Amino acid sequence: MNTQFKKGVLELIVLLSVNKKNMYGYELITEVSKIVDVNDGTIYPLLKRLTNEKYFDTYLVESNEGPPRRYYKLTILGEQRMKDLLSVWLEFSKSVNDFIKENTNNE
Amino acid sequence: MNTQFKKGVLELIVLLSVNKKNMYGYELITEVSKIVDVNDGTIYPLLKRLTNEKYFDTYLVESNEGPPRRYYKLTILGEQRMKDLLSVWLEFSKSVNDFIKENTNNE
DNA sequence: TATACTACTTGACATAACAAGGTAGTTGGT
DNA sequence: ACCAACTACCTTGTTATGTCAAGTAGTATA
Repeated sequence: MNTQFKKGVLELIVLLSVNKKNMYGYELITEVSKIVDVNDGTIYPLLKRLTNEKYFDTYLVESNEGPPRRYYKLTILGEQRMKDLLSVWLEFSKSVNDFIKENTNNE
Repeated sequence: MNTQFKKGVLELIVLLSVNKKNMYGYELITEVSKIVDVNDGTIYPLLKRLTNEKYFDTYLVESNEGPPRRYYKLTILGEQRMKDLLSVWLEFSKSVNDFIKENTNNE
């Protein structure tokens, strides 16, 4: 796994996950880990940043398995951010993959 | 264009380009710019790093349109690096794009 | 008591891209 | 002769994001 490739993409994955369903941090970490390796020390600061940037609202829910869970919910702004990031990613990865196709003689 | 998405990918694009054909810096910049926006202040340090890491050999060629051009040529090590990075990228972008498909109701 | 689940913070670190600046050779216009 | 534009190369400081390791703390269950 290449750390550099994740730059920016983790934000997109987190936004998409929370868009599908409100989630709490720990849940998100297991979710994101299915796609790419991540450290919890990466996700929590990211959630904080995204909340500061008004992409998330948060609320607490009591848990009977530990301390209360902080759920994240997309704001309108967050939805917009998600859509923007998504289209930029789609275009970017397509250009790169098209370039790869043109520049490799599939061996 | 999102700067973060480029992290690590520029290296792959540069390796693939030079693999196809030996190139000099300025040429590479126009080549890479066709796919993604780049700054020349990004490419030159990248070429230097890749040369230090033994992925490139270099040689100078006189030009009648300006100062001598420094050409870059892939080493065996560089070819290996290219293949490795390529397969990591392909796998990475596929996981992300699969995840996107599963998490968006194509609107 | 110990373990697992859950939530979060801090600080030192690595990496790569960007912006802005500099140097220098060649060509063509005035 | 001079200057602009284009070619070509390169460096420096700044910024963004992710990593790693360590620590705090609460609840439930075996």
